[in-house]
Amino acid sequence: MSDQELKLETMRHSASHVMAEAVVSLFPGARLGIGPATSEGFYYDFDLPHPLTSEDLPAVEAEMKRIVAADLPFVREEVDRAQARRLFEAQPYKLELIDDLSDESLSIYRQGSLIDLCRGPHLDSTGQIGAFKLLNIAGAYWRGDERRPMLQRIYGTAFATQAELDDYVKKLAEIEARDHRKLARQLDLISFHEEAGAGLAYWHPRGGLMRVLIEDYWRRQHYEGGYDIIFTPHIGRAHLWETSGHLNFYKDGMYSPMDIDGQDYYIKPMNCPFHIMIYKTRLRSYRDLPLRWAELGTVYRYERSGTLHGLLRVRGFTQDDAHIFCTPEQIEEEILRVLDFSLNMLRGFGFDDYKVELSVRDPQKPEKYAGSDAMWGQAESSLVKALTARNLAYQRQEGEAVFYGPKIDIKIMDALGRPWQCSTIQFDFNIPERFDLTYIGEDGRQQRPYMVHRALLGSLERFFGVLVEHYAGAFPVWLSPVQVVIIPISDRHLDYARQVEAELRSDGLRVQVDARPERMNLKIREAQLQKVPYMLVIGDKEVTASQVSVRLRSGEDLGKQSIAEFGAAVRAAIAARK
RNA sequence: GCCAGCGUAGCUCAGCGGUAGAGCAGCGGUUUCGUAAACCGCGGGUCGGGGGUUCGAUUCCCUUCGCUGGCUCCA
Repeated sequence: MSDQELKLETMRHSASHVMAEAVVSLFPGARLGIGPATSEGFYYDFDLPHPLTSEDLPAVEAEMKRIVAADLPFVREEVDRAQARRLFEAQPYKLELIDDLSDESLSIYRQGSLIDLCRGPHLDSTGQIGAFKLLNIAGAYWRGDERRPMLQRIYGTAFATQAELDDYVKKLAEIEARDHRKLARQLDLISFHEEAGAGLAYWHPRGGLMRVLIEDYWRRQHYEGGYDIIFTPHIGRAHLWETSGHLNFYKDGMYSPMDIDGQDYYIKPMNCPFHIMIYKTRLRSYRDLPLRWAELGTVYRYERSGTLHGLLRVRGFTQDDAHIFCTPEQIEEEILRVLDFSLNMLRGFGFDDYKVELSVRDPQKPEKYAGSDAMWGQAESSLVKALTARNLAYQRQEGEAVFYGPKIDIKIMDALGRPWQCSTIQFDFNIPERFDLTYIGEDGRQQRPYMVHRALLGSLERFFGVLVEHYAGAFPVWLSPVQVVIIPISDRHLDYARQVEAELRSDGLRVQVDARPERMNLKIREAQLQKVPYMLVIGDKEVTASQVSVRLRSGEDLGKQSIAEFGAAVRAAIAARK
């Protein structure tokens, strides 16, 4: 952490203490949870007799301003456990924290009327807190545990200067303006329906067209990348899910079974067991491997109602799934290949900035994991080698691997610098074992293949939501549902407009003529709001010159061009995936 | 699932005990117009669903569904 970051974090942490003092003075009897700084600001958790609403925030903020203006010093003291227990005797959550700390001497901070158990550091005094603002309130379980009491959390943020705070507030407004839930409605892409069920997305014609474009690109890339594309059913017998283990370790994510001829069938939450079925249709030789099988597989998972969020968290979604079956000797090359393939795919959609995480097992608890030490060792080293070979910075996360294998997660960074988890490349040491997958090796004996599970876009729904937010709805030309809107100034320009339309259509462009008896200004405005990349204004001058006037959605006026010239420019932009 | 808030016309929102309103959109006209909203008129809502309190509920209470912000979890 840089000095500057530490300073900011310290200030935010101090601000959270000031907020605690303000809340305690406004709501006597408040019990304090914890109040740390976060990457964006700070929060404090309270157990209050009174349920907080956003209407309480101005009063808290005003009280905080008073405390800041009073410039109260933050005073650090060291106390022993007994003293600490006495000081916080009315604060059960603090007592629990004290009991969990092993140190004999504990630090406390005082400022004004507040005493808090806290490691620090803090500012010298409340007056050093810069510009701050309370943002929202939310429920939060004590220590993140849903079996513990639900506390009330107030989120806020603070910056050294008012200008920085203003920028941050502006950024929040920008995030809101890009919200895919709002844009998906405005651009007529996607809807959800209360009467039809929560967390289930409906793709409208324009959204559907974009999805087709995404899928077509995806399929082409996969065939070029050495994958085969398969299709599997949506439901499978209980027996399958018992074998795969899903009925043991993933039951909470699965929907109740349906009865078909006296047998339980489950709708699939994952595609892997189905791909396995295909693998097992014949004896596989080492000569057949690697097999790379991809599927746009639609799965359904139970997600708790409170976690649903537009397209980013739904109950039914299509994964761009694939399973790679290979020999241990092939694994390094396969990992490198899938890593390159992923990054290339993401770049195709305009994502050039990534955050990579390598999740490995907890070395202390080898018994928690499926697969042998040797397999984990080889898997991990092949992942590391691939990352190193491509010079990718990554964060190693000890103990974050799933029980069945280590993995690489790639988070794409959007235009606002927010990370989104989409791609994941996971080893699976569990399923091949459970389904007794084999191939005949060079030695003529049965061997166990390695299996790698990977999704690049993650789910089409989430990826689409991320695309909307990344581009704020102004998609690259190749993805824009309507690429060109032709705007005749008056009815007498319609014939020529139709001619331009036909010509551009024959070039494969998605073109529409706005033939309504409306004014040009209105048509421009609406095309602009629909984020159409090109607007062609056609009046007397254009008809006479056999040209078109090109306006971009940026507002830029490119002036007059010939139809051929314009068509070529658009085709070039499409080819460059701009 | 849990805590808090919110569900009023297609959208954005006002009204909050006496039976519903605006702007935009839609529809019908008039206007044929040079780079982000022409003008006039009309229709449109069992005020999310169910139950209760009340002479009377969009307004108060309960319940249910959905949404929002979080917690938890993940593609």
